[in-house]
Amino acid sequence: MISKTCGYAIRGIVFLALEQNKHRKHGILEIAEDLQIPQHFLGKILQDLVRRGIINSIKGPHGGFFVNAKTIDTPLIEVVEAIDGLGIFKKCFLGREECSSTNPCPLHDEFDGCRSAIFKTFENLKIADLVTKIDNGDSYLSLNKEFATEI
Amino acid sequence: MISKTCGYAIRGIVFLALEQNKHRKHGILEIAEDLQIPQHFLGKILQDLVRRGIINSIKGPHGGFFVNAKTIDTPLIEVVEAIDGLGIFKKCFLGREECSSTNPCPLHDEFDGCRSAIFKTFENLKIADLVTKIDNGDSYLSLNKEFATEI
DNA sequence: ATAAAAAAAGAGTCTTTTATCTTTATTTAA
DNA sequence: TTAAATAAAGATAAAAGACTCTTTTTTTAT
Ligand code: FES
Ligand code: FES
Repeated sequence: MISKTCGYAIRGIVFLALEQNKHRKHGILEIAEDLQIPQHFLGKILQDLVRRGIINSIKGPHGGFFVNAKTIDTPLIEVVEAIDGLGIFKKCFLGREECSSTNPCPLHDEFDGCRSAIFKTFENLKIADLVTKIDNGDSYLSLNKEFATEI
Repeated sequence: MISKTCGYAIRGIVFLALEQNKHRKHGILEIAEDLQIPQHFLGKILQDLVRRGIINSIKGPHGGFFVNAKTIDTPLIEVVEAIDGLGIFKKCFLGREECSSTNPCPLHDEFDGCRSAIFKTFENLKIADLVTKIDNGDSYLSLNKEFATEI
């Protein structure tokens, strides 16, 4: 659905916005190791997000990435738009050149509702919502090795 | 969601299984032109489907691709499995290495139901169902230029 | 037998996505 | 004012997906 890159972006932002993280800066190495994302790749993604104003950064010693005033209120769709573009919601499921409700493919009606639901979810969910889930211990940004080993 | 290749596969099979098509053979060139899919690329895809027994083919003059006894009863999930594999339904939305319901990412609960619904739809829908939609004039395998021009 | 038609197979290209490595620019602190 | 830390940028590469071109094999019809 959304690209791996876009998932990295969302996880990176949420990491910065977590309650215990949001008042300090984080170097790219720290974020990448914590989230288990290739460092320089994540670097470029976060740089994009800085340009878009979704997060901030400063260079130099004690520099790093950090949240700004709008970060936690950013709807996920804005991140998706920044990274993947909204075109991902407009592709025909069967690979036709266009998706059209007046000239639909045989899967259009089956899945169009689902696609709209996903789109709306991305519109409604904000970074803050994901942060809450994690602060509550309901979900996790990286795979928890403890869970994997406690067989 | 599913790959472009997989969409091509489904459209190719459905084309062969349409009421007016199902009693004769069709050359790859004819199919590719009709569906507007790159010829040799579609050729390879259909060859895969022949190996899987989903459709049949014979070489030589008057040869081509054609439906067999099981074609119309093939559930779409079987085509998806053949082309993309079922792994596409098991990837974490946020690009973590694994998707886990005991150690979920913050989008897991939001979208897992939707993903299951899509999976079940692919399990339940058969080629015959798509053929019916097209025979009824409810949907189309290729973009209809008439629709595009009749502004 | 031979030629032609068609799928099958092989090999290669182009593009996009994902990832790595290296260099540069900026900032801080000593 | 120099060294170190760090983001930013640039260049390259690896992998996957999508597509093309060429050759081979099989079959049919003459
Ligand atoms: S999804 Fe195929 S036409 Fe809309
Ligand atoms: S979708 Fe992310 S853990 Fe399941």
